[in-house]
Amino acid sequence: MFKDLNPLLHSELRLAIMSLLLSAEEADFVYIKEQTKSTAGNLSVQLDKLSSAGYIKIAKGFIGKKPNTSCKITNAGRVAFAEYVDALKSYIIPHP
Amino acid sequence: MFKDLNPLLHSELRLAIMSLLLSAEEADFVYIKEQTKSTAGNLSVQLDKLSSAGYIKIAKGFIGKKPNTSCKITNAGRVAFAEYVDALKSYIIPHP
DNA sequence: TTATTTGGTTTATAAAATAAACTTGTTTAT
DNA sequence: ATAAACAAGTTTATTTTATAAACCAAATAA
Repeated sequence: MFKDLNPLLHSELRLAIMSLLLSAEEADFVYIKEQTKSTAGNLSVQLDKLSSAGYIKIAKGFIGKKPNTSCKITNAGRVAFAEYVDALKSYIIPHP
Repeated sequence: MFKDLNPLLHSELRLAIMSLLLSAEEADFVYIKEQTKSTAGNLSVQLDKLSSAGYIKIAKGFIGKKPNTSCKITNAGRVAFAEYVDALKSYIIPHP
């Protein structure tokens, strides 16, 4: 009746990050922080979790002299997101 | 860009309870427990939270000699659910 | 009559989310 | 040149949640 909701994606901030990366294909820390209106600490933690799960790939480098953290969604991330959305439907679509 | 997700509804079990009550209009503890595959303790706690928020109304009585806890969604609950679903769309619908 | 089951509630534990504090290095102003 | 402020994060601590384990009262079964 109700499909399990992947707990890694069932989090407001992580879901927003994934949603952003799905559309943007690539985004850096500062941009994600702005778009999601999150704090740096929270964002740092949640990006790590998504990265550890293999849902995103994080590349650290510099732009000029400033450190830059760039994120990309992986294929596994895309699949997990699609599955999550599918599972959500079992909750939000009326059961006749 | 991303709408806030009502934290009271952004919980797997509470969402399932609300989803059930939206379709069923009324359901008792045992039925909800079965359909959601939840434990009694967890269900008890989450029903209390939904009730405290005014999203459901709990009526305790007896059926024969057995205690019975019956739940109904309130209008506030219906509204909150609809808003939650609307907010969700800001995460799962692609942003062009 | 003493288990066992039913229908829960309460309390304790584990996990998560979030915020506050800190680090490292870079500008900017003095 | 030096100090103050800022940028980009990370780490640690705190609060909140979710979940499970333990418990309770009443009814039924053995």
